[in-house]
Amino acid sequence: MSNFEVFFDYIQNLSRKMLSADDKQVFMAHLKPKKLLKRQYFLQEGDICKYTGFIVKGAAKTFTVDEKGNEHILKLSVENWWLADFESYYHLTPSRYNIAALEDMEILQVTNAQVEEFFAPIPAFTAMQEVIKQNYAIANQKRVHAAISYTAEERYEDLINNYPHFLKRFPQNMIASYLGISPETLSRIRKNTLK
Amino acid sequence: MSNFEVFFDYIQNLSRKMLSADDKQVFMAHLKPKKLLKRQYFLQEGDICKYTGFIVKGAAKTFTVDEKGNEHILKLSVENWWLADFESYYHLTPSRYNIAALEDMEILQVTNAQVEEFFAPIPAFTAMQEVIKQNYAIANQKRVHAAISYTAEERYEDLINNYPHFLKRFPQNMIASYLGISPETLSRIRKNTLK
DNA sequence: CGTTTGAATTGACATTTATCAAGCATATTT
DNA sequence: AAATATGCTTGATAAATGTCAATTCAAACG
Repeated sequence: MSNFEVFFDYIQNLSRKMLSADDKQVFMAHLKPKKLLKRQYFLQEGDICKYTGFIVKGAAKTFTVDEKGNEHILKLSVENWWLADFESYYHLTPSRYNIAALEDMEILQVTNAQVEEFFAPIPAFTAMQEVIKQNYAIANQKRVHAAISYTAEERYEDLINNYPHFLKRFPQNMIASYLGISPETLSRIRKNTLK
Repeated sequence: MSNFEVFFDYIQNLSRKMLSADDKQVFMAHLKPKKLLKRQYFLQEGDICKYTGFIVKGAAKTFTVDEKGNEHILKLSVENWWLADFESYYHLTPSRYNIAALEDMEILQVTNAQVEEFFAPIPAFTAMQEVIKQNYAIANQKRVHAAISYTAEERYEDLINNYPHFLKRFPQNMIASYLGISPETLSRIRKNTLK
């Protein structure tokens, strides 16, 4: 399956509106296939996120580095998600976050100006956009709830239930950062829950 | 200014599309003015959130109660926001949260079925909906970032900067719950930062 | 094939935050 | 006005989590 076929499938899964052959041409004309190497940056803190990229293959982290040099992973993104800092992308403000590839990646990249001009008129696309905004809002709401209500151990169990594939795919120290705890604490939690 | 005028102002602030006189009639026909007394529940954990309400006056909390009886406040909602659990409202699944009035409230209430049937065709309304989903997603993203990266004290300072009016309006123990810390810890943080 | 690098684990200890209990002030109810 | 509930503060202590350092292990690399 080609990159674009993956994308068309994705969009049809999230939206009831059908994509016409013309619509597909529009996407193929403006979505630019791009490769990112492991460790390559998609976005640097302070820059405006002018591009968004549909992830066909690979994974990335959205993160900050604090004054002590510690990394905090806000988001882990995998196939069939979008690579972007929504805040910067929609508000056109400098981003607080970095985005970097964790594996070699293939994405379909487009600028927000192109989206507005060429994709906005496509009903299936706007419907998809609404769904992803909605789902992202809900996912973050759940994560806020977990953060203010759960212990570190409960948040880890939550992750096991909701994103089990993350555990197989990403090293433990990244999972710890994503959960907002130190790698040592996560290691000890795992040791305890084995029993 | 009448309840509806407040609402029309709100919608025109968030959307470029103009509301016609007919549009306004549609809203007035289906948005039902309702009063909630302080402590009254708008939504109970386990119920499906079939209604949403535009807050004309008053404030509410969205919260859970854990097995120890501790309350965790996920969200504090005030004028010109919507009263609802988005997750339950959009997915039609039982809600994990309770929503209760913190003050006597006036809201404009509507069912999601009515929204779909009568409001969805109004461009200014759908544009507004996109904006609020987007803003809610971004606000929650920021809160997740704060939760995983900041200490309790830093989260409190963050709140002072971003929602100073919350501090005047809500008691300190609710603020603490919203920040995910105990009331005693917040009291001590305030004592220390006075210096 | 050996070397190097990064991740995970473990122990000792420090720090942050929670918990429990008491006292005080203030608001609310009757 | 008295009685009651509620919120805030403070101290003593406990529990959770972080930090630092050392070690092991395995993957990655030349």
